[in-house]
Amino acid sequence: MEESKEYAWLREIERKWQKKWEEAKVFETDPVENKPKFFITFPYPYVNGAPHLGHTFSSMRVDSYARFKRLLGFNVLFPQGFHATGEPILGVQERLNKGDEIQIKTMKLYGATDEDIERFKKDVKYIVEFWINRWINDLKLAGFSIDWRRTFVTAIDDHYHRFVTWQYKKLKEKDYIKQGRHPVIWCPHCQSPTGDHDRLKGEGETPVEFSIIKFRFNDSTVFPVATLRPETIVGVTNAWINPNGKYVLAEVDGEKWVVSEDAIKKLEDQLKIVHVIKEVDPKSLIGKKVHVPLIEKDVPILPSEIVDTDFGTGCVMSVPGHAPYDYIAFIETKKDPELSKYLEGIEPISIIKLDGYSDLPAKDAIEKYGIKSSSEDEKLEDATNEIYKKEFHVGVMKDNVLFLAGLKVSDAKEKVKELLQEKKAHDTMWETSGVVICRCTTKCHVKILENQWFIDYSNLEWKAKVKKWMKKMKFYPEEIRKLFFDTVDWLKEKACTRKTGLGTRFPFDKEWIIEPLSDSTIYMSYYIIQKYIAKHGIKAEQMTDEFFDYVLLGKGGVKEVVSKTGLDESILKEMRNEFEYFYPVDLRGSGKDLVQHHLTFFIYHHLAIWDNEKYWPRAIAVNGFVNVAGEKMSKSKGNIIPLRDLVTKKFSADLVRINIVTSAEDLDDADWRDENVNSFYSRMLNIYQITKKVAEDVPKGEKTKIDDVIVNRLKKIYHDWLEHTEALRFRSAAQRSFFELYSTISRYIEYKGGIENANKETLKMLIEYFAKMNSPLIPHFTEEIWSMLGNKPFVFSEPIKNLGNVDKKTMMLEKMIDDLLSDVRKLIDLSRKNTKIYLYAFDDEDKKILEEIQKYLARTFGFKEVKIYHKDNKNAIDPMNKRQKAKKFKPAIYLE
RNA sequence: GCGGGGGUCGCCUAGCCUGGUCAAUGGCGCAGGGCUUAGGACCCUGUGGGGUAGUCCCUUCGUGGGUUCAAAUCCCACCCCCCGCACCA
Repeated sequence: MEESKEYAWLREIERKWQKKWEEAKVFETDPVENKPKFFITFPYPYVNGAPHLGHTFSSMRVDSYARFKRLLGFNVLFPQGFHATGEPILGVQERLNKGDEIQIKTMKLYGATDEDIERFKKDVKYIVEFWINRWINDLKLAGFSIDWRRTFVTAIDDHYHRFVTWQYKKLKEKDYIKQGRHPVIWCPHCQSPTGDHDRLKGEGETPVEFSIIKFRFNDSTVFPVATLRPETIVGVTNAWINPNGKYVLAEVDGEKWVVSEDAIKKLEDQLKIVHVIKEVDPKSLIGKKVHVPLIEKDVPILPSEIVDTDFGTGCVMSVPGHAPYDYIAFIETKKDPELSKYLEGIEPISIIKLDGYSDLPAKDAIEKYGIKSSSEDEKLEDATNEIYKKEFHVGVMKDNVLFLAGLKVSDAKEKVKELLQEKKAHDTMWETSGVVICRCTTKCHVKILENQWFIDYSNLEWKAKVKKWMKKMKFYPEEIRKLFFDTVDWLKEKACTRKTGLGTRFPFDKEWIIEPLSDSTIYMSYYIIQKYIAKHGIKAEQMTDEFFDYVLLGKGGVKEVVSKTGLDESILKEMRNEFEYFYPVDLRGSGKDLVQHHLTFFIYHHLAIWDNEKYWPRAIAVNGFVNVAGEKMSKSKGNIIPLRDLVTKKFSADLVRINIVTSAEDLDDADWRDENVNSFYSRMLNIYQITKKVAEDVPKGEKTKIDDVIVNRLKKIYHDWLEHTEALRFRSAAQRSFFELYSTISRYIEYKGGIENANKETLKMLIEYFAKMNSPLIPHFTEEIWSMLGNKPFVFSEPIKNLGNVDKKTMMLEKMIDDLLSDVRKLIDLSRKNTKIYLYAFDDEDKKILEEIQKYLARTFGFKEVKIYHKDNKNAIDPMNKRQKAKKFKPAIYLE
């Protein structure tokens, strides 16, 4: 990336202030008695790369808010840890070892050298440490106000393992940990669940439970048909098998089943006991009859290519009236000279009434989509989808089946399952909702994991408690609150362990590792502890359960903990006090993608571990994603920009901060555009110049009424800024504190007729407020101008002063000037006269302020003469008799 | 399918909850003008159409209806876009 000379001076300023902050340790926050605290956090990032624009938006919002709270006088704690739990780091290593070009390129983009990459291949810890160092460095360069004494990493740290272990023991005590079965999408080659990110194909596909209906041969051997639509059993005309597939006879849970060979391993993975007895030639099944339960009739088995042996059992029931696939296969069979005999006298059966369709919706769909053959897979899929959805939602069972007559299809489905179960003719099987291919190119199927461990988020008491608390919490923006409630509503048991990846061993079953989302719910409390681990070299072994009980819960006597851990009593007490001081978390901010899991778990777990609401989270702020020039960020588009390059080469920290943070608010996605940087930069440059002049004592003017008007405007800006920033609406806030204040300063100087005629005190005040209000977004630059004006560092050291209320009357004076200017402009345009202007003021007050902008008017519009009269002045020049039209705040105008 | 968020004057965006002060905020872009010093990045003006010595009229806020003296804002229907749906950071 090219280094820009233009912004070099800003970068210099930034390095300077970063150094001063660090030397003064201003962001190292400890308890201060009687000073209100604010504990703010950003979810720790996963460290398999360096920070880029995507991370930047959320985290800079959090940093800006931390700085804002400091400005209001809070003792702000903003710590930052890092996350290494889970699979991706191992995945990176594996790909590097395989020589994956894209992975190598990504690592290099972020600044890893060939040497580093060689070490990555061998040393996981090095990968983690390398990227953590990089993160810390980059965040410092971007001006983050973080207390770095408290940083830590998960998964590879024994201290943290202890913490997680303790937490899980607590959860288990409270009965929030359960064990059970769970279907997952499984790669038979990798022997592990295949998550969305590990898929070559099939992102978003999930396990779906199918019904198996047990049709039977004479000898009661089962012909198990798999279906999502058991209710259509009443419209069965025949069954299908694939004549070219491999089928077997097998013993399944003690019964004899005929199924496709492909189905065997799935059934096994779904906890069925399966023994294959022998192969079965599918052709030998053709024409054989099977008995259909419930409707108690025999139907023939027929061959068709529509059957996929690798889907379900490879045995399908045929409902030509309501399933497009079946309909087309049915027609083809009827036309087949060899096979048609089996369907003699058999026609599609109409069983569901569907408005807007004939008796046979499947037939309608076939015609609508112009399907000519059973090989037109894509069209058949669409047709099936259409019919399935419509029938499910609005279809009603017809009267020809007594036990279902009049039922909605969705109800009939449940009813049929029940009835089949009574007859022991029902079973279930899981399939993927669509084809899923693992990264290793193996096709995946559904496996039911046994002895899986869960966090029981479905626990009703827990849910109710969470919801009750969420009513009291603050959410930014408010709209997101609903999503949190919905999330709690649909949360079920969540699998909290995995067999692979980095992480903490599950304390009750060491074969399992606690998965990443589950080890990250209450770690904000760990920031308190980490400071002491770093400072006093506390060993992992000393961090016993009693230790955590005491420090975090205030349980147990300190003497007892001293004897168990060997730690100093004073240190323990200090930790406990510090926890008491800083907890709860006052604000947690992140992207909206985390709402449905992490942020909700964060609430759940705090309520589970701490009994007192005193320690429960107070507020959550959520924001959108980041686009670059209107496009989604992605590796393939090559628009992932490392933060460091933007900050140290292309622009500067402040420019990046203000440009990204103000680019969107609420739930909107941010859009990074290079060209917008300039609208900030040009104004900063000018403020800098003005500040220099003020520092050099250039302004010599008196304070006049205009000064009041301008300061009154500042008050308005201040109040708006405060309100918007408080709610993390940085865009709206900056519109006031940055753009509007800038133009106010600009206007002030214009009215005064140049900077030397401005009043120094007013100008200084305007710039100081500019510095304070914008310091959350552009901390370095504002620090610079703040100190240029002779103020002591730092800009946030002294709380910002409330400016008092806006004066309505003064406001009207301002409006009067604005209106006057626009009226004059209009009149000049219309009359084409701009030699002389005569203004007739309503009263002395109006007259006075008009006199103040007299020169400004002459300069701006090029008048040779500007006369201002009181409206009652009988000697006034007034050829058009305008002066009687003057109103309060609305002088009359005459042009020549 | 379930759930959430949206569609505003070239682009991005404010307004909508609490109807009128809304031809509708700010930025970007574009056009015109200014500058003996805040100086190449600044300032001002314009940016739906029309009219007039100033606060006027017409047509606009996804589409189609409705409520109302009055709707970008409230109600109904429809169309379209984005996001999440879990063992994954």
